[in-house]
Amino acid sequence: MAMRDQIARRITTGELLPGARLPSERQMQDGAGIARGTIREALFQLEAEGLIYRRDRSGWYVCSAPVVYDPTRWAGFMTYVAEQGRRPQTRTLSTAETPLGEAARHVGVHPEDPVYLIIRRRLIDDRPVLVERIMVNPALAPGLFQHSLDGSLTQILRTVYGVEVVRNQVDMRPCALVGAEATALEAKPGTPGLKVVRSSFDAAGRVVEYDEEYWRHDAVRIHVDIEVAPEVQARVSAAP
Amino acid sequence: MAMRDQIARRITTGELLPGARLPSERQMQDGAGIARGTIREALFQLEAEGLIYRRDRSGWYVCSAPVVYDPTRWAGFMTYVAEQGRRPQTRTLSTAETPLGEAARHVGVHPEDPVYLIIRRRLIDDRPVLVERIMVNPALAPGLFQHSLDGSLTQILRTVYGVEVVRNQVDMRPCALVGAEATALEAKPGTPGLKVVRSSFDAAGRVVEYDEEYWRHDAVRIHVDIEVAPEVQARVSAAP
DNA sequence: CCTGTCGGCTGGTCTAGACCAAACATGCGA
DNA sequence: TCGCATGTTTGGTCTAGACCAGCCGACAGG
Repeated sequence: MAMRDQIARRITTGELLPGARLPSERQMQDGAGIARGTIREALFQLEAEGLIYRRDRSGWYVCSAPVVYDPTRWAGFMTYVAEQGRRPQTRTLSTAETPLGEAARHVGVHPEDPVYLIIRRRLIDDRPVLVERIMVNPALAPGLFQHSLDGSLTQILRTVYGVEVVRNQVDMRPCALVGAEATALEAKPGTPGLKVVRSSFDAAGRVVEYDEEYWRHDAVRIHVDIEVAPEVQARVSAAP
Repeated sequence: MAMRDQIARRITTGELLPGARLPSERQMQDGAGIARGTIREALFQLEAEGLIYRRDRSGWYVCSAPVVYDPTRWAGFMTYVAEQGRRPQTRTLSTAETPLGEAARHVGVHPEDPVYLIIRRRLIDDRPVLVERIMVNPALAPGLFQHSLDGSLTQILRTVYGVEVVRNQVDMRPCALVGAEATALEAKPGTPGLKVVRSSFDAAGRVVEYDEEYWRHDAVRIHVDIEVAPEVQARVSAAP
């Protein structure tokens, strides 16, 4: 589609810089002599590619470069975002101690017993990029809510409660942002997103933290760097 | 959007099974008394969520469950897909020994010197799910094309050339499938995809394989399972 | 039985409107 | 100076068409 290519070119050549606002849909319509529906199709396309995003009833804007997330590194959001020269922020939206039914089993709690539930929103350079729903087993961190949750939760668990995470399980998949997640991210329901589910285990194999993150898909890139462990190396080489 | 929800429900409840074809857009239009543009918007939405896909000028179909890809495991495509009870296939689309300019530096080759370039398409249960463009340094694997590339390339490099991969660097980001990639995946240009770039290093730090993969975004899910190494554990605990 | 042609149906693309609701700037009044 | 009402602009949603190009099945001819 020609319209898409034209806008994409203006972005990649640097004519439109990150954060810049595109002309309004109606301006493009008149300027290019193209129906508005066609213009919007091109914009959706570029949104799906992560080149632009929209602010509801405000306009379309050029995306900044995504942050790089490495699930194999033991660095929290506040750390790795700052390392990349961006400004991370965390806002706790709600905390609750409440039964969660079957979902509680994720943190080893009986369905009828209460679980700590934390909902946080995280921003990069003042733009909301993810909301997360964290479940913690109250037995592992009694009185957790007395501490400020606007930083690294894992760090609180370690320094205050002596809970050491030794294993992470991370799952990622594309999704659509809907309902509360979309609202918290100032995104239109249906905007593409990335769902990241992380389970953190301590040395005893207990789930310390169960974390569901909903990311704006254009805000993050996944990068992992793996070196083979000596014993794995041996195993792989031995295989046919 | 109500239309989206209605179709999504029919899929999640199992009324529409994976592989099933949805009614044609015009049938839905007449059946629901909704304009075709509106119907299509709902379909695009579901496509972005990975619930349905389209076959050009044939119809819309329900997606099968995605395969799980773990970049930290030392298993190739043929292996992990089969492990998940699916049927993997590889077709080599083209091989060439040609200079690639600056891109050749990825495999440590001078821009004007030739590089082995392999383009492959891989399928799961007969559906094309990814195309890849592999660059190999000819000095590391002379005569590589004499071997069948319709299996594991890494295995050929190891068993035939004694080249051992000890480190992988993997990068993932959402993208749009365009041009040759879209064609090879039987996708309309602009369909959302996932770009995976992998660099494989040997013990000497040389890039053995540089691989750019374009995935259908609905065909794959990323999963990693990390245990902290003892020395990292110590380092993390010591941090403030 | 095989093959090639042709027409119907499908999605792909595009036009030209309409109305709505939220964001935002402006300016007025306290 | 501050706060609020208001009007404009913006994207969000939707309608009702049009024409194109590729897929595919039916059917006729060899």
